[in-house]
Amino acid sequence: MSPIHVLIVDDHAMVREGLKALLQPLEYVAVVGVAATGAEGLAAARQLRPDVLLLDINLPDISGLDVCQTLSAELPNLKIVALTTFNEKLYVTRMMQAGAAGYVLKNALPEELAEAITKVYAGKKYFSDDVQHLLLETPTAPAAPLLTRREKEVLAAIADGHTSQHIADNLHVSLLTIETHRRNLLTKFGVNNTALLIRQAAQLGLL
Amino acid sequence: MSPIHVLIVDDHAMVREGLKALLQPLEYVAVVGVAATGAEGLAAARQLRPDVLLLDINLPDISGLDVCQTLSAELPNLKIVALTTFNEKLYVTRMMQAGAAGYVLKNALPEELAEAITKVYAGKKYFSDDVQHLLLETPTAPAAPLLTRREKEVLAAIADGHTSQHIADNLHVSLLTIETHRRNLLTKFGVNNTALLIRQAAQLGLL
DNA sequence: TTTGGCCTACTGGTAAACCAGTATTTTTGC
DNA sequence: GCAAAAATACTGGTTTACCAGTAGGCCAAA
Repeated sequence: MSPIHVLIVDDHAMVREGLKALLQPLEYVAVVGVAATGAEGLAAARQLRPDVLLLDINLPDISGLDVCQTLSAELPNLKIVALTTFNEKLYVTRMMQAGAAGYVLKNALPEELAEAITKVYAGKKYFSDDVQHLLLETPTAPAAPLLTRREKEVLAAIADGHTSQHIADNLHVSLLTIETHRRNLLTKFGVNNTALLIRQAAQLGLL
Repeated sequence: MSPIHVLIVDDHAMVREGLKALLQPLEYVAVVGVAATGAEGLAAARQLRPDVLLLDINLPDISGLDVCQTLSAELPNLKIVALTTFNEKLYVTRMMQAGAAGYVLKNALPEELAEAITKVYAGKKYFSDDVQHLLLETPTAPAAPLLTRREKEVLAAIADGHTSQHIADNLHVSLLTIETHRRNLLTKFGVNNTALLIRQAAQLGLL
């Protein structure tokens, strides 16, 4: 029987080598290629047509999310396992929406990695134990709110410690406008002061 | 000539295997052991007496910083290279103070890793290019401020979105006391409002 | 015993954020 | 072109944070 062809996309040599080393003893898995950037990964997937793609979310050029979306559309038979250090529901849900079939943390045990590959190859979804724990344990948290361009600007300025008047001067609008944006931000984040706003924005990686 | 004996301490299988794979082609380096926790790392270092220790900062039991301090005191000939994903001056300075001879990011190229090992083995300090860039580029930022126990409590409460009066009620002190703590926090962080306070605290992992 | 750090607390403010409801204009997407 | 969303702006507030200087009590270390 032909082994599962796996392509590794990760910008860190250490991770690429580590993954190859962990997968090497598995007879039913063959690492057919590695790529260090999103662009390389796209090209390699198109050329090599692997069965399973181990895809780092955090790539230096094209985001893993974009790579995932693109390849899910182009190569429907390709199973994508997202690799990351982030055990956050936000990232899990985004990658799943982008078409990933699995989500594995980089701290995963070798057995988890092997299971992820075989499961997604068999057409199933796979979440590592830590991720399952996260999904089951906490209520479905809303994703980061959808912010308008202006709201993002104002959020960034608030996070830089500027007063509303200062922000208004910089953006050439009225203080009252900034206060409105500010209030809309609080509402969208479901909080009622700046401390919580900034904390959540920081935790969501919006800053 | 005897190769440089290297011990790897990292809780992630992927990283351990990756490091072994990257070091394996180097004739002048011999990986004499691996450990997955701080405690295992301490024991292995004491037993194996390696020349160079590749030490993950972020370990599940004893922090890499503590391991570093302990081994620097016990085994003065041991050269410790800190490994991390964090390119923050805060971590660099702390590990250096704890006795590390080198600091390498986990995204380091294999050549950087090799250079780190040979340099520290030769008694020099080693900073990977990225870290050098960080050290040269920015003025010496203060480390995370030293907070009193009370200040930490008040910081946490502020970050939870509580008003000063609410915090005062909970801690059974006067509002004026909380405002004093609050002001001391702003002063210690060198900021002048809550937005910056929370942002910095979040970025420093204090929340 | 002395000193320094921490904790608590005050006077006397001003600046800024938060709140709720409302409305018009501009921009965007279909 | 039209509807919806975004941006801008207002009234009329109240609440809260920020600012600066100051001081006493307690406790641990020197």
